[in-house]
Amino acid sequence: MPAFQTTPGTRDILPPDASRWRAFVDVFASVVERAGYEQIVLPMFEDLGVFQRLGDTTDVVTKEMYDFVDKGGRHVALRPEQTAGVCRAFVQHHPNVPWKVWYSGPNFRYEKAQQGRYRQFDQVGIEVLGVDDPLLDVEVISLAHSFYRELGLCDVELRVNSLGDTGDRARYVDALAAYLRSRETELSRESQATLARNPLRVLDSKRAEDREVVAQAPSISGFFSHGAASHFAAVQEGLALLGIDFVVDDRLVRGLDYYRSTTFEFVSTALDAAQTAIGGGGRYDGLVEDLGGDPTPGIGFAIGVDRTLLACDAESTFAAPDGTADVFVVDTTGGRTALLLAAQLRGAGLRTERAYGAKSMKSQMKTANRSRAAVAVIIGEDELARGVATVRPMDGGEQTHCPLDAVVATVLDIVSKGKS
RNA sequence: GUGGGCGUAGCUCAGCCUGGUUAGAGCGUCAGGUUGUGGCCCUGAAGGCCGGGGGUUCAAGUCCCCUCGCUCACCCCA
Repeated sequence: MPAFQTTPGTRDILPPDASRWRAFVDVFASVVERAGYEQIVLPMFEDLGVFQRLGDTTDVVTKEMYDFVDKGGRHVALRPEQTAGVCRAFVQHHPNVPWKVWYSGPNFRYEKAQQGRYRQFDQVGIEVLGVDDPLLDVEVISLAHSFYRELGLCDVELRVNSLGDTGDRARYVDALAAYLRSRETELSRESQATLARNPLRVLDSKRAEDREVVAQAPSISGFFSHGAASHFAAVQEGLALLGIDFVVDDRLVRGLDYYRSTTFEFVSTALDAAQTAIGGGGRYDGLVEDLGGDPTPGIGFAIGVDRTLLACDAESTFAAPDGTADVFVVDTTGGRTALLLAAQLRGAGLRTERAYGAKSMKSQMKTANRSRAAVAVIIGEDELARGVATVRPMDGGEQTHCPLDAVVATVLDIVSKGKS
């Protein structure tokens, strides 16, 4: 047992997973940048108040915040998500609208870890501020959809719902609370407690005892104003236009209190775990105002990197990029020639590995084999004396000698043939 | 925060129920079998205060208690 290990809920992303991680973000960036989204990098901690605007009945705020007082007496918190930060930045810098940004990076929530849930977890996401058009909702959803497809995921279900406008939501919450209270004794104890602080969350309950009561609960759709109803209808039509399959789930309420109007969630049906929601988002038309800005509509989504990668594992797609070397330089004469040749090969763009220390020819060849290099360049006493190198294709082809200054060209030739 | 399962070599695990000489296997690593050549094969080596602490006992990896950690689930969410 080492003296130190990772703190609970955190972990090291080791090779080769870390390069897969980076590739994941690269794919995401390419999908959203094609749609005109620009990268934004926000602080990982902010004034606690920024995140309290997420709602004082959300667990993320009330019990999962990683907050502390810094040396200057400021009460700050590690960000639990990035939407609030984006809105704060929008208010602070008043960019032109529409403001279309994407981000990636870690978020922090103080909760007990389990599969697909960590105290430090990464998300990629986009946000758009300043546009109320329901067809933007469709575009936002379609970008997440495209991203999943680009990763090779098939078993992803899209669930959409609308929470109506602010007034609709309030009226619905009242009606729902009244209904749930009328059947309170039938609910699980946990749900009874949830009812007292946030009736909407009861709809999320996974407990069997609650299922029937929840199933018979009134639907938000009965409370939509004309505007909210037509917005939601337009979103559904737009999704159909793009040929994106979805199901309307009027029990989909989502965890952050700021959501209004369109909400959606992507669920992996390939995942056999408690955490199957791999991405989600929606409209938050009141959030900018809550943060002190002018009333500004907003919409976005966040995708969990760990969970989505878990889904990729379950569907055997998006494997870690392999670290195969192009060429391996073996040198049993001290290593200076290998050092020089490796630098030249790398300068020519070849992925070049070599052995370190005075190892035997056999040992170095073993290492070369393990690196899966296509070619080995061998410098032994004979080569050193004659000023040449032996170039050996590792697939069993004939090995040849060539002058040291022709090694790069010779290797390039073999590698390019192997790749074509 | 609550509950279940699990902590033995770098990794995956056996041994624990029914305490008893130097704690094992596979994989991986390193070296050798070829005094200059990888894969397959063979041989050998290194590597463990059996998570930590306390207790019971002549004797604890094994039984008991505590603790820390991991893990799965609840809550909640990505």
